[in-house]
Amino acid sequence: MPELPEVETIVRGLRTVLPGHTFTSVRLGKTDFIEDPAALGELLPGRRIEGVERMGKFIRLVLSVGPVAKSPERQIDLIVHLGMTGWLGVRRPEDPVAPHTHAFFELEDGRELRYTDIRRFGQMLLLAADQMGAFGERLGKEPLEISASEFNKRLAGRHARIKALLLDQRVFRGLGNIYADESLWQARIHPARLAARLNSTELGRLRKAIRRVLLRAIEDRGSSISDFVDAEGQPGEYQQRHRAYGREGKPCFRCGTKIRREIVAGRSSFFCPHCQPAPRKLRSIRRQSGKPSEK
DNA sequence: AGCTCTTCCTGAAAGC
DNA sequence: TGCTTTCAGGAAGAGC
Repeated sequence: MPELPEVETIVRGLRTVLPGHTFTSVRLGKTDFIEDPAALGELLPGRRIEGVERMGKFIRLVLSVGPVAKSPERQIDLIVHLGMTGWLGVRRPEDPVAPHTHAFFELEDGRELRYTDIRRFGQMLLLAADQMGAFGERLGKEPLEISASEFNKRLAGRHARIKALLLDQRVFRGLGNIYADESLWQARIHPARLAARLNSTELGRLRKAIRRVLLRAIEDRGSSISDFVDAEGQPGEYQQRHRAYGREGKPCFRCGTKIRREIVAGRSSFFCPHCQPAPRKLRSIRRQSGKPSEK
């Protein structure tokens, strides 16, 4: 599932091949993940790709103004979210078309930008310049750019579980289930801890863990889970470094205790029950209800 | 405010 | 073996 490192990997790949090229036409398959499918064909042809940016898990293609048939003066960007199984990359027309490829954006040099998405949990939309501000404001800060004080401020007084807040794109943009779990393992914080109960040492550890995990994952070109491949079609390597995610029943790399999987914030959460002790309340609730503490 | 449940979708894995 | 059911999950919305 593409999270910040996977999206960054795709973006870096696209950045080497897209800028300077111009859309000539658009062909679409299924369109239920596209906000306004007709607008793509009307507004994209004739526009040049000026840049490729990442906003959290969103990919942003910054496009030129005119000369286009429709709305030449409007600056419009193409925004793509890869959802669970999305992929965006450039291919030649004669290259085999992967199943579930639903959008083809033809370029002036004959190549085409293709969007493939098995489950279609992705999103695609056009954003005019005057809508970008509002769009960005709905997202939290980039976790790689946030200062320690901003980080703490965003979590201070929040009585939600830290895992839920890490996944909430309005708090920080770009983290998903894998990197939330990896960061919490690294910081030795249980996913069900309430953010408001984390002390400043733990908050500091968490921010640094998130940075370390994301930077390392970007170096490794992401985690190849659910068939993730980069814009060139190459898998990432970071899944080999996972310390918590997907390791249920396997020994913790720090202490050897078996990694446990529980649902926290509605998501599968992997953690070490020894290194990441459960919050007190949770432990006592569990005792009262007579749930076995070990599987 | 925050939690849980549901919906979207497909393919892999588990169950029978 | 082969068919059927369950599950996974990013995000948003409903209801509590």
